[in-house]
Amino acid sequence: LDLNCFRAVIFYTENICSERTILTPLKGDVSGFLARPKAFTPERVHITPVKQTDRPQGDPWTPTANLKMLISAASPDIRDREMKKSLFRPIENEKDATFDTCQFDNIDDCTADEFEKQRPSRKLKSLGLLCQKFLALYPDYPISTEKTTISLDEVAANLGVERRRIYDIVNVLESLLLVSRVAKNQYCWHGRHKLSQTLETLHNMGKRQRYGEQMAQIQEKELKSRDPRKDGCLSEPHEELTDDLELDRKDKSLRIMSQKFVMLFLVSKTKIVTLDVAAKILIEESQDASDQSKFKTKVRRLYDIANVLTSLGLIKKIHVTEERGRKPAFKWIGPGDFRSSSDNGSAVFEERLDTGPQLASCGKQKMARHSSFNVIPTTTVIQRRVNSAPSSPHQAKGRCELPAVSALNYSTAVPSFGHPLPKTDLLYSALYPNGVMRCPPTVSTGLLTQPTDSAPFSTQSSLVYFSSLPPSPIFMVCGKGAPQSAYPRVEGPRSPTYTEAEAHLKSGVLKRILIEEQEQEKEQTSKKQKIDKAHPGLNGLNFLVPASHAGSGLALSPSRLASVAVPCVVLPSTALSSFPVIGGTLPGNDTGSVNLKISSAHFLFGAQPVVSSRSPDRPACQDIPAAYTGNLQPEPDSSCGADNPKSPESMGRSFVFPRMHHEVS
DNA sequence: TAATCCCGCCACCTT
DNA sequence: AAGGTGGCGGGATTA
Repeated sequence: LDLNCFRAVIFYTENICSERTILTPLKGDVSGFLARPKAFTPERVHITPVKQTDRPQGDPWTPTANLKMLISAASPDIRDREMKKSLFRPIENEKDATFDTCQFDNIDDCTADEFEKQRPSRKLKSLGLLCQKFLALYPDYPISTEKTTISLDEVAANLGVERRRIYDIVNVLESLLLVSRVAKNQYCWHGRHKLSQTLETLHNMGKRQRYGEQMAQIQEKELKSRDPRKDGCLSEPHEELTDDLELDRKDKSLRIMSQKFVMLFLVSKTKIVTLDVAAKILIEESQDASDQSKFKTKVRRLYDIANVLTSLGLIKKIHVTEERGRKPAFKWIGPGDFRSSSDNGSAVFEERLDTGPQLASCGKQKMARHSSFNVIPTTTVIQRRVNSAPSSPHQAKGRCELPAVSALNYSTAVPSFGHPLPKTDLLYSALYPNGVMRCPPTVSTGLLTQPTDSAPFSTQSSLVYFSSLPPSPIFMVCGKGAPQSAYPRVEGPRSPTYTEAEAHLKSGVLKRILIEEQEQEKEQTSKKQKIDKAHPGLNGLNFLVPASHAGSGLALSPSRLASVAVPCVVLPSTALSSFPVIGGTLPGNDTGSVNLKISSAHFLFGAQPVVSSRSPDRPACQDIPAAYTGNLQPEPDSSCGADNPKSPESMGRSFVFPRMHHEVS
């Protein structure tokens, strides 16, 4: 926080001092932090020789010089936005800075001519180093309310590289949910808050794929037939897998490759993976093996990925000695001893505190949740899509490209806050049939936010609030009153996102998972029906709206809400008076309030603990001392239902909530 | 010579 | 059509 403040001050200072700096945004301009514009103008022998145009002359090289450039390059609104977020900051990677400085000092000592041939070391331009610089721009554990947007253009200019290179980095980071794409040219930085859960999920997925066995087989084969690349890349031992996976060419994506690569490490006993083994496995999955060039290409990509992972401190380069000599390999040095998983996939979460202070105690709840965690999410998204009726344009088509990525959105809840879930209250049983938390993530993902963007945060919060507050009241329950609504899901808008996710799902890794998920889905539906019968008062209860972190994750827009026909709102209970209900600022509304237009809303809110000793199977409505239950609309039930989408104008009342930030109401 | 991987072309996708 | 993405592999650099 302090650092951010500091940065903000710097930014401000620079901003007010740079009125003269009127620069044109230059594509590929390399006057980044590392360059010294003054000394090397057009020739700039250092840095990637991208096609660049002129660089403004005479700007003294200061740590913030390029900040000025970026500021002026940015459009006003971007500028404002970024100002708030303190995105622009100089690279602070000491090691790199030193390194680079040395380089440039050397340059200083030479004439430009001399140095012209002497191109900068390749290392200076390596993806790994670039990635380090990239990572240095953002905090590992950002404050969740502080949503940092990454502009690819800006960061590329910042780092003095072509955007193409940034894609390489971002794609891998995205595969681990460190970032997510929110819009064209725009990513959102999440940091490592969820890295552990992400890895855990990947671990489980890797187990499902039997990557461990595959690796063993390949290694075994290598021992027998000296040439690892020759003997059937279409190995027969994996038939069940291939059958199961319905291999699709989509596997080529760097993101998916990255995830799979990580899986290999996680399931490996030695935590060591050689590139050729990895490449082999990945090729096998795409069924186009036995092709030397394919192999080569695969390995190349793996190098790219490995570089990023190395920069992340997740793996390191090592060498393994085999009969045939030394062989390069990578060893996992990141968090995650996720072993102890049982066969059914429910793993004991053995995570330590190495993923951040929030991840204190997770305990059994997490286990309970975990078993489905790596199974459900993807399908949840898909299912929702299938079920969803609303179809308003989904503004930001945040791509939820990776099944795993979608899945991982679920990972945030408990661990980040470390409070066990109440197992026995009504909502628990309602929302988490089978003891599995499923609803909130879906809700926030599909309803209030962009799927891949803020979902993790909002998801997080809903669960947290629900489970952690000692006298944990139901602070916000929204319902549709529509019996047909997906339970306990909210009807999200159809979005290309889901289509993509679905496509990816079907395309390979998660097919089996999908099937399992669907089965669970049915199971849940029937459970839901039972609950609905027993508790008509809660019929139609769809979701729990996240209350905390609202400022960070929720992007509530009236039109969006309207488009999905959000029918109700739940007010905070007294006990929660100091917590935000729904925070965040509406686009274009910076007044500090959130407007929710409500129509025909079933709602319910309470001020008493909802945790009871009931079993989830016997949910008790009376355990929720709702302060009020009813319908916001004058004509009760007149327009409840998913089939009753309303325009914002026709929506009923408008509630204005005081803006509340993270902790302050 | 093998290992690495920069670099940017270019096809495909989005806007 | 223009711009955004990212697969891909030639060939240069390093080990």
